[in-house]
Amino acid sequence: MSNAYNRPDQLSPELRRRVLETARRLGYPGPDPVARSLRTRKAGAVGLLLTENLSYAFRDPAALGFLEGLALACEDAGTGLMLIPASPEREDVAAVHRAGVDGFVVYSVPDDDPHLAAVLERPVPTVVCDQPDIGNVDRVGIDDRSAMYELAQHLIAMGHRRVGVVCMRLARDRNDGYVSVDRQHAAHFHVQRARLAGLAMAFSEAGVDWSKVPVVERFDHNTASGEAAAAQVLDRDPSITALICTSDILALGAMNEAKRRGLRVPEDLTITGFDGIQEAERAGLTTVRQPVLEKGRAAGKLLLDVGERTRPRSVNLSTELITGTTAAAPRTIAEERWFGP
Amino acid sequence: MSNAYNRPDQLSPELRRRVLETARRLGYPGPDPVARSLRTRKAGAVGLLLTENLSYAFRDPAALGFLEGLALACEDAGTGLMLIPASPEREDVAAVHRAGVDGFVVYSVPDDDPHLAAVLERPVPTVVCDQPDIGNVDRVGIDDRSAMYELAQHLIAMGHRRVGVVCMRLARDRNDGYVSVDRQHAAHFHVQRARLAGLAMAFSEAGVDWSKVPVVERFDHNTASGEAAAAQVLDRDPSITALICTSDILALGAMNEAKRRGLRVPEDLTITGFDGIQEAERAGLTTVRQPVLEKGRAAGKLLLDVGERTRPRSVNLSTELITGTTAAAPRTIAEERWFGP
DNA sequence: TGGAGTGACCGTAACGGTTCAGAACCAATT
DNA sequence: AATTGGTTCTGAACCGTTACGGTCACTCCA
Repeated sequence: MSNAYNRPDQLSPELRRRVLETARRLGYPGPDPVARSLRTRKAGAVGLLLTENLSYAFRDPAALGFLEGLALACEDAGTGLMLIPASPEREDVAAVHRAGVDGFVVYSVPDDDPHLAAVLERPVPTVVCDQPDIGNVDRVGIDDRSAMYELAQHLIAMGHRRVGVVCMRLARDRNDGYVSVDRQHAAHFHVQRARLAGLAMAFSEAGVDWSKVPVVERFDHNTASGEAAAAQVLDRDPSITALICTSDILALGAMNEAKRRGLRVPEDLTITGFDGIQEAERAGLTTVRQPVLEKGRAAGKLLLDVGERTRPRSVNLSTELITGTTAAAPRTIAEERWFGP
Repeated sequence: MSNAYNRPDQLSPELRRRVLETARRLGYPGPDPVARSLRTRKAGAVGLLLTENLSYAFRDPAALGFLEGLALACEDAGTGLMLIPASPEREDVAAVHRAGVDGFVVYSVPDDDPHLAAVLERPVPTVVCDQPDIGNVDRVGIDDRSAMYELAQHLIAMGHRRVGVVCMRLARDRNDGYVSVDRQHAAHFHVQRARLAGLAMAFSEAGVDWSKVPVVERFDHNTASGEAAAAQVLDRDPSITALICTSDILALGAMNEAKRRGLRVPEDLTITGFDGIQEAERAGLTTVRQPVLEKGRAAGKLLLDVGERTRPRSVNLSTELITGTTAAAPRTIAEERWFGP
């Protein structure tokens, strides 16, 4: 029976024909994939854990790029890709337990997320992305800290010393406003924590008291958040010469806000982003490009690679500083006197 | 055992504690989802069949909107969403057979696609989107024919009689060029067939010989294709006053080409699209908006709705004609004389 | 003609859960 | 003391497949 469908060489054409004919007559719909999976111990699919409203994954360009890369890797391998329903509201971890998959990819979830814990309990290989090294799982990501450090040095070399920072959600609780240094260190999103650490290091080395640098956080990740956050920083600290955003989306929002205030970029205010999404490129944003699609593809490859899985592997992809047209040396008061505002 | 995990009320707390403790000591990782699925006959996931390189789904705004809507419906229901690897190259239908899912959503595949046939053989509920009514499955879509008919009438009312058409892939074979009326009728993509039929009807009624109207097809769906197709039409028929595209993406490409040729839109050339994507709105395109996100959500709801599944249901969503700034009455020769070109 | 070798076919035992019938137990009622 | 009722617990059947070993018939060669 099974052979008739899956191993035609194991039986005579005649018998095969008879079996298939009878099966059809009896209304047999072909082998049941679930039973097959149980027997062969292969589900033929990998799960993607996102802990974010799924629409986020489809609207955020960086997440979308990752998703595409992962999907490509799965397609190459002929494997299904299962999106696990795990919104942040829903504490319900059952979906993770119920998923019939051969492995998980975990994309940028807070390190205290219960879904992540549930995934790690499952006895299947896992690849985490944009997370610190944890447990016995593979990892793929970039060196967020160094990348941001480099960007900061770029600004420092231009002469920026009074800066403000706009960052994404640092933990699962909503905190739309200023961020203490403690909260920065305790951030549960590795990516954000690392980027802030890179900034802190660079500016501290340049003699700037980091604890005095205004850092504001936004829970939602869209341009409206970027606008509001930028407004908050500029209201309290109109004298800053640069606004460093930890994502391009936030930076694009900040650009809008600057424009609304009549601030010229970069003459009056330098704005930088992070990610290197297409919209940022169009806007000429100074930012750090990271290979989001490659990240997804690498995660998929790592998970689907049947090779030796002796010890956890860690893949670091490289980033590139994009010097756009939104960063320039701050004009000094003296210059303002000479050339006018 | 099972009860300890899933039905705490069926046994004493003491026993439950003991069972769980022992399980942990023995390194038992919790119930196996696949075995559970086999027994309960529920996989907790729905499959999405796209027959298109998966990256298409993540790059094309309309497909992306559909995907988002579907994902939202799945998230609401706590169901997983599995992307089935079925690129057009790969004739391999095994992935459809192997997918452990409770149902399928089929999005805009040619009606002779082997993957579609494989899905229909599976004894699980199926919802097709942007397809004609087939077999015993639910359907969700729009009335492409009427929507396009309405758009055509809008142009006809403006006075357009000499028009050209740019359409998407009509079948699985690549045919980048002119399309015979036969091929139009035989198109395997229902959506494209219906839209062309709507145009043919409207223009025939207006006294235009449809068989003389240039219709060019492009296999790939991106702005570059739109540009090339528009060029092809304009090269052969410089006298057309309107270029009707069956998607916004193609229309945006056509706009680029018009600009390159120094043709003003809409003064020299009217261009229309179809879909109502955001980029089109920004460009002020005259187009037909269809509720892509709602389409995805409706498909998901239909599939996940446990209600009576006696006979196939068919959901038609409504569309809206968007009168943008890319369509206007054609200028007559007389007008040209008066006002200059 | 006998024995080994070959290929086709068939029967059965897992895979790991869920479910359900019934056993075992205890308490309350007749 | 025996019956009844109710709860907690145990064991076995079943879901549908694949892997594997065994049977059987047949051929080939000595």
